[in-house]
Amino acid sequence: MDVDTRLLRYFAAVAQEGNLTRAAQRLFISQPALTKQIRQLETLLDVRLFTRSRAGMTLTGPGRALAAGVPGLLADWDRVRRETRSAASRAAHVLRVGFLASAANELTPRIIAAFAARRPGWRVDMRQAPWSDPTAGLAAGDVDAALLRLPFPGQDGLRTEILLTEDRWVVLPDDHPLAGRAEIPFPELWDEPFVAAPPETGPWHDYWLAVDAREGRPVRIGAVTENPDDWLTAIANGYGIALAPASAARFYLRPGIVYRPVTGVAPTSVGVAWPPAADTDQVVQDFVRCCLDHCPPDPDGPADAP
Amino acid sequence: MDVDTRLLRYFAAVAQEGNLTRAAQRLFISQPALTKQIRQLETLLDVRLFTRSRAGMTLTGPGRALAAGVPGLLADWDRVRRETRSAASRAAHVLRVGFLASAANELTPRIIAAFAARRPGWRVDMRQAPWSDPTAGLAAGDVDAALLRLPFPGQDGLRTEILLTEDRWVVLPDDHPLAGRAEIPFPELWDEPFVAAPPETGPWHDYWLAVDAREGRPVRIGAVTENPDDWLTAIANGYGIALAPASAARFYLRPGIVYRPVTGVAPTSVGVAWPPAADTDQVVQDFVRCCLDHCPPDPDGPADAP
DNA sequence: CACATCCATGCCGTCAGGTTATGGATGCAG
DNA sequence: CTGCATCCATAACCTGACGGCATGGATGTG
Repeated sequence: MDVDTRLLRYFAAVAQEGNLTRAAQRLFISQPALTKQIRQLETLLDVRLFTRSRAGMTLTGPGRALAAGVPGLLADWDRVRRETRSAASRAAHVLRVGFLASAANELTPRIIAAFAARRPGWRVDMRQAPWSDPTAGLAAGDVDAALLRLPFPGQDGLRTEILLTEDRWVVLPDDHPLAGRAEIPFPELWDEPFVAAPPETGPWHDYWLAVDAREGRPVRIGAVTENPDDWLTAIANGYGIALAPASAARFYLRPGIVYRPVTGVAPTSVGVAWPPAADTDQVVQDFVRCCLDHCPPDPDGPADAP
Repeated sequence: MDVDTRLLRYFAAVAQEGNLTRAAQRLFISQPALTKQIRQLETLLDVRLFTRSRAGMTLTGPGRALAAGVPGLLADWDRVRRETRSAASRAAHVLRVGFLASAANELTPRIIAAFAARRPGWRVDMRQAPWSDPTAGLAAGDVDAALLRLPFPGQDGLRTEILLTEDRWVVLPDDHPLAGRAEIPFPELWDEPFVAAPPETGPWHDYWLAVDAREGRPVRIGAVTENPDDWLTAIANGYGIALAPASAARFYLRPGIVYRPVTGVAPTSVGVAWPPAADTDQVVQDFVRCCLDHCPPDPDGPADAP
């Protein structure tokens, strides 16, 4: 009695949506294909899993029993798969390091060079994470360590060391009324539209809108973007402004935007993080040590300030 | 990243055998097919799982990590599948009852009739279990209740009620020197060859050889059979003798064999069993009550004694 | 009554999984 | 040294499952 995890994913999607058509488009397949797959699963188990009606697909009792177990099965498979990949990268002497676009800055090359010197046989595999994952793959077990912004959700379950702390600045279109100011108090920005990360990024989303420094005032969202490039474009096109780490002024330069210091918002930190299970992992600990030894970098270093 | 449980079974088989050829024949597929499947799994995970050599297939580190997780995944899937089937039979108002060939005797029809009267909308699905499973599918969760021989391995984890107790007799070829005796002390049978169940039936195997009544004397195995039919045939053909419940003399008649009472072995019991989880299940409890109400049957009932 | 929204069905192209036959590498026995 | 057995890998082929498109049937809704 064999099943494909694909079939289980399909089932879970239909069970959750209660609707074949919507589930199909969520799964990027056609509705007839999904119809056939669900019927096949029912045939395989010899169980009627859904009652069909014009209202859609409703789980039967047995269907609910299956639906209760499937997410766990899929999660377990995912876990085993990650454990296998971890063992593989370990066997290949590869250290997987996740990072966020805004956290990987000029100190990264130095860290990697130091690690290469300390662990000659090893290679560092740097993996950029999307904004939607503030742990840069660490929480999911996809990487052995991560360079990221502090604080982040789920931080309590992980080990962290702060590497550097910097102020948050504001990014403005260069024709913005405030663009000429040398420094801007945050309250003056309260009513400005902001270019934000997608809401599903959760605490990360709130953090870069500095929600806790607004004294309850609502945030105006001017645009939502998924990556740094769209983000800068949206700002340059006047959809809104945004907060950014001061170092972004060196890395995310672009015509049409300017960076200005802001007062009244807490500074932001970059840290290295690793899972507690790696506390005794000599390789990960070597990497952490390289991070600490080479931070903060020389503040007047290679950066070409604006 | 989807996988079929079939692929995981294949992997587990190769990991365990350490040999593609043998694993393939255990899985009833050809060796090239298995070669391709294993390679595909390696491609899918992008991990080298085995090191090939003339000695066979040896797990790599990552391979061991995967091999550690796969049996759990397969067991979980099996569990979820059984839970779904249970819910389905429940929804269809079907009570699944496992039984062993030697336990389901003349009282079964009466029990089923009584249950049908008590639960009009329900149907009883009687399932004969192979000798290799003394719990008749109960331990595996394949049935809701079972009629079986006591004692059985794993009995502590299940609820049981004794329905009847009967002596163990001996089955002999009719030309056997002892066939003329009215009653036979067990020690006289110690050196006789026995027709036994397969060794994988474990405690069941020992029980019907009455190993604990032999005072340490070794058992002579004359033949091994998988089902009652082969078993009687083997005895009739002189491959050996066997113990059997007294009631078998009424149900397993056949030319060329005779049943005789034996002294010096403990009697055997038939019971009804159910999982603790069904303690509050009204349907299962009704079935148990029907069993108790209709046992022991009238000893001079419909049985046509030999 | 036309329309929208469900799910089911029929037909077809593609690809993955299986089979048999065969090859290459490496110990082992005579 | 040669022939043989035992591994796993490769090649060629067949079948069936999966997915896509087009369409049908059932049932509420404006």
